[in-house]
Amino acid sequence: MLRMSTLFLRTLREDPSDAEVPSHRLLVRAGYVRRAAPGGFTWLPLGWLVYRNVENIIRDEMDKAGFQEVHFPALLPREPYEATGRWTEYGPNLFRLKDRRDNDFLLAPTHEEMFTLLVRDLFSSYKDLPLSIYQIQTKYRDEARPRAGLLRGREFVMKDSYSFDLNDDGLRESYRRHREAYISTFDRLRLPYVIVSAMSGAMGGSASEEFLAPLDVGEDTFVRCTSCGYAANTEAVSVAAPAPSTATTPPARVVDTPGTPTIDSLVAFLNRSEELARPEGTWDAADTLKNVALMLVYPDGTRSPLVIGLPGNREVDMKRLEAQVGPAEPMPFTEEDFARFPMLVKGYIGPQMLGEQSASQIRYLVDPRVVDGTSWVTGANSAGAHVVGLTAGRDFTPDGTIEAAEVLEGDTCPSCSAAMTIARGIEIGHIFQLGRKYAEALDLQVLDGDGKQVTVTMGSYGIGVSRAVAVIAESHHDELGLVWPREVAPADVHLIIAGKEGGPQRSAAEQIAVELDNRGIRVLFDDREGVSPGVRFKDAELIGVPTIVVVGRGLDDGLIEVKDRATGERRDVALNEVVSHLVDICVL
RNA sequence: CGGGGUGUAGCGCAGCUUGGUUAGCGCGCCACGUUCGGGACGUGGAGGUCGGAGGUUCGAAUCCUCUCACCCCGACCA
Repeated sequence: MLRMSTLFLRTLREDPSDAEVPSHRLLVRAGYVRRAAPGGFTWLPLGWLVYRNVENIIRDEMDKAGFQEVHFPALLPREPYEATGRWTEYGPNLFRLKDRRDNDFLLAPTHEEMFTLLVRDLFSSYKDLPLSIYQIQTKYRDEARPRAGLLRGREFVMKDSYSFDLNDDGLRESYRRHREAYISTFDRLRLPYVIVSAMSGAMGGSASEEFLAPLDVGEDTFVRCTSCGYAANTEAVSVAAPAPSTATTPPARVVDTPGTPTIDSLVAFLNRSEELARPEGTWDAADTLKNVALMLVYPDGTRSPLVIGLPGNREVDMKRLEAQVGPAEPMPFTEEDFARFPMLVKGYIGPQMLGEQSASQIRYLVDPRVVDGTSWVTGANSAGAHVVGLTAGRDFTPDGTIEAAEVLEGDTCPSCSAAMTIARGIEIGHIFQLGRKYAEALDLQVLDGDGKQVTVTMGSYGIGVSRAVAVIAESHHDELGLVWPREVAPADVHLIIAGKEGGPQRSAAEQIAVELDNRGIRVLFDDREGVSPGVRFKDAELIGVPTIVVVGRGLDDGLIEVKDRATGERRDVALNEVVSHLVDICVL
């Protein structure tokens, strides 16, 4: 039983000024967490109870699925991460530090290397596989900008699992089992989620899906098809490319277009020009081919220019681009870059002189919509001039295509051609088929039945544990406070005394509290003295325990009020029945 | 990384423009009394390196420089 008279808790009457998102605001105000460092939080008793409930549900589902728990240090040496290339590829988000002897260490963001090495140390036969092991561990990422409280910290707790299989079929099966375990975990946690196709990003590997909680505060954007169920992170969306056209287009010609360095100004110019008027209607931004110059910066510091051609009505989506060019980081072209590559005329870049085979040798990739036979208005590589009718395949040949154009609401679904919708979400789980990247780099092999060495294939599977607490809060609250699902709530019953001090309410409440406690019901008992009923009600609503029990004026008639925090529904229950009534409610 | 904003008691804020008693208010906290079903009331208290460092000045919360932290926006278009 938790007695509020002695509980280490202080609720705040006002919102903390630095908290923006509801989960952060309410978790601080209701006394669950306190900020302790940039991107780091202290769990107070109530918060830690919720955290442990969440952790235990995750652990329970992992164990049920037959995965085994281990525990690694968070502080790790550089060498294994050097061997897989992640020491450099992970970039500035990796927490690096040195010990007193000047040796490099890191605070692990994930543990692929260590799990791989551990299995290599202990196992060497196909008979040992398949194997799935996991840990629940504090992870570190040196986020440029921690924000939104627990949702994106620099220190957070993650459950990460790794599967080890002899072949691709085994990997698919391990992946499927993790996917099932994640579904039952998130269902039990009462977390809303959408499973979307994802990019594997810095982890490497092939197939990968994310579990996204669809919330506006999320920092991921995903699309969903309105008809076929296709869902994908925008980073992973592949554009439905039209079929190449073989129709003959008019020859390309250069026209003077003074003062048209932007797509808007160009389109306006085209529509003012009588000479360029089109029988089929007005010019649109989608008729233009926009060429965006970017500088790719590789982890080793080398830089190489890249020009991306895409329909003028779309912007380059930097997140999508990063997912394509990683580990290189794309940077916008600076004035110095333009000075260094004088053939790129800012505002008038055209594909005629681009491509690795061209004089400029600048790599030129286009959006998949720019297929052979499509005709464009685009830059003429000279200030104040554009080319009309420049046709892909005939007048220019890009080095390839790239998925970097922004995805727009209503874009066609790549699997069924219906329209797609866009929403925001926050990643609560991610499952990957890693393949052999880590096993190869760290030489994890086993003997197969024929006595041959075979490289093991791996999967990796993560759940943000501390983030899950925040996401549950984010999706389970109202204007009065938190509304915990019972599975993760810090208590089942919040028991309030609402009567005259020294009246019969206190002893009745005391008795109910003890009986509930004896029946195994988790009770948060507001036994504070000298606290007005209003404060007790407000605190109960803020703290968000699912069932609120009020011992108050009804006691004279032998009645106790039982209130559901989520629905607000209240009913009076006879004093001698209230305990068994509550047991019925609370035992799931 | 860039732009903007904010740092004054546990929380929310005023004071700063125009330097000058002992730095204020509300909430919370402590004591006593009253009150007791919706963040009660009275009286009396405790609590501050004014984010930090340096400077200007007879004198700095206030002016200047640097720095740290937090919040928001942008990460970008040709």
